Amino acid sequence: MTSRPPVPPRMSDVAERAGVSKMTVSRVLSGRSVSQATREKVQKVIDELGYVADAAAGALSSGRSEFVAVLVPSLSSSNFSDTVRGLTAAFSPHGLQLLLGDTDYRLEQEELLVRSMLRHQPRCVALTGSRHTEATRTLLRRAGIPVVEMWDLPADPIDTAVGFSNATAARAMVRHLHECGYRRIGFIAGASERDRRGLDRMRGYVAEIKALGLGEPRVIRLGESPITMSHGAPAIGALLEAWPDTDAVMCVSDMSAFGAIMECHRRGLSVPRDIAIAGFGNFEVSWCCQPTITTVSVDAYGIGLRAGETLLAALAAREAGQTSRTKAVKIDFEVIARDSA
Amino acid sequence: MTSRPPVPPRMSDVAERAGVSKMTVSRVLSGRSVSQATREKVQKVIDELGYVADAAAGALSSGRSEFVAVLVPSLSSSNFSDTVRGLTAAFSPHGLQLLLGDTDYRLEQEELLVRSMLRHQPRCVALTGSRHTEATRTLLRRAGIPVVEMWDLPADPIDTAVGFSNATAARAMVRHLHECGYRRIGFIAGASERDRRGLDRMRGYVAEIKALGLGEPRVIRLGESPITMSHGAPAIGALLEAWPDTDAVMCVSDMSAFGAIMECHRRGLSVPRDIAIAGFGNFEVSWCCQPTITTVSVDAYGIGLRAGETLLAALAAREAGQTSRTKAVKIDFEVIARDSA
DNA sequence: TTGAAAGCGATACCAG
DNA sequence: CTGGTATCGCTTTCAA
Repeated sequence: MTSRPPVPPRMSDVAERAGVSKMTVSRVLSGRSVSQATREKVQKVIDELGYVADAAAGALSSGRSEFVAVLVPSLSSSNFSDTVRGLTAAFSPHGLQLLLGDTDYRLEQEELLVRSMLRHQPRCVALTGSRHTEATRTLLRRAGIPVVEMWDLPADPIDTAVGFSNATAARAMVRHLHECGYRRIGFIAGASERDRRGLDRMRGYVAEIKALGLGEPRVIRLGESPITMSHGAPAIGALLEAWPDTDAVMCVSDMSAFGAIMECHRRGLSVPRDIAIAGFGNFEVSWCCQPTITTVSVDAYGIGLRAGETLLAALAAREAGQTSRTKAVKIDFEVIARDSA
Repeated sequence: MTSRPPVPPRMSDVAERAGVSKMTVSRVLSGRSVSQATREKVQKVIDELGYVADAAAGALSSGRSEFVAVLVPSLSSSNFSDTVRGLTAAFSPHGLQLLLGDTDYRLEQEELLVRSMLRHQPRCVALTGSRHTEATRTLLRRAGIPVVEMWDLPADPIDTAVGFSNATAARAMVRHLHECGYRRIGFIAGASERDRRGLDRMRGYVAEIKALGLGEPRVIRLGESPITMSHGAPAIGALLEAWPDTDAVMCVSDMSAFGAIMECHRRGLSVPRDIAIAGFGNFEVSWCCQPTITTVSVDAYGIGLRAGETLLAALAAREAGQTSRTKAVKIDFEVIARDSA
């Protein structure tokens, strides 16, 4: 009985056994012009030996990896994991692999991850949001590869961007609630400064409340990002304590909206009869919940897909010696009126 | 005004500019013994140049990458993303980076990803479940690196495993419902054969129903994996149509349990008064929902953490020339009685 | 269509 | 503590 080979086979082993040169093996692997007979012969040996080419050697030699660096604030938020799916859909047909990183909503963590990912010479980078440390920006600029910022429209993009204005989207929701007749509208947000998109929504709310002359903003800030379902209950409790006559509440996310609605049920408040509640994101819970939740729909998957396409276009342009023209892709959002408001 | 350097600096550039050899730069980077003065001098140049070491070259030269390959059925399921967080917690202190892959519950996709990840010479591999294609098993065995299978306890593990018996956990829930006095208990599962853990839960349900003499199993199979919230509503509809006198329903996941409960609300059925509903997984929704959902709690984060520790131990043992002894780590689960059942 | 030789950019190893 | 040299496994380039 032979023991497992301590050393995996190399391309030279395959070449030798197939009676060809390394180059021929390399060509077979990369699907380039090789005679049918040789190709089959080599492929047979590859299969027999279970040969797996070393990507590090290939990357070093060719000067290009097959990696795309992707950074999201949280892998467990369904909107970001949808974005990741979109990126995967864009890149995997091109044989590019995602190098995924979870920044936990922290810019320093993002910087750390960018630094560590850049070591692998990714072909391009997708990151979330428009705020980054100065070091991150410098690192990315020096890397000289295409970069896309997702989920926002930065005033000063590093390279390109695919997103929408979170403030504008929030204003649209406030207007919707206003049109529905609500006048004493509150807002539930996270307490941390880390989630800029959440803060932008809050700013949009405040701006629109003022624009509509609806009095002082009623904002409750509570809890860390990512905002989850358990955020909603204490938040609406605090809101109703501070402003008992509130007739509608807008939440920074469908997650908190759901938590708030469940808390209302517990208190015997009927939604929307006693109080209207709206969310943001069009998460699955928003249309599965009873009552269904009025929300702002954003195509998270589409953001990833478009971001991927933008990067691929930049890569292709670069290959052709041109400069890509796309600088920003604006993603649509839509207020979806449902039962809860 | 100088244009951006078309070629990023190399270690030799740093060495030259700092007046030392490449080896000294390498030592500074890896934190090995270098005189304080030299270290500072070199670090200064590194910062000035924005030098980022090439990981591919390092991996090729040292024969070891800093990658850990991780495969989960779905990145957007909160249980698996918690497991990924656990793995990250275990590995990042050791400077190891996760190479994440989403198999979409498909074994062929898993095989494809394993093949592609193995090209990067990962130090070890964590995959989900006990079922894999024969090619996957062969690839992994030939790779000769530590492997852990998560979320199940395979009869024939590739190497090591960290998980629990999904069938046993489901039986515990059936017993719990039985102890609560329910006798006409149904089960809601996915229709696809792809999610083995879901199927194991279903099998556990059937076995326990028989063991308790509760008559014929009442199983509704509907929808693809991953099972999401929208699964629950049609499933409970079908169940109540087939067996209108059902007094309790056990769901393959908290997601479907939630969807089922919302559907009951819609139909004016009170949970648990008219019908009891239990879930699986102790997802956030299970304790935020009104009523709170009776479920089986599994420490998803802990599975990832333990899996990471198991792999690290195997790596350390290997380093020391020994064989790691750990073969399987059994993770506890617990039936959590809440309002819904 | 195929092969030989020359690196890619880092680290291991051995000297000094 | 520091430096030189060989080398990792593959692809590029050029020649046959």
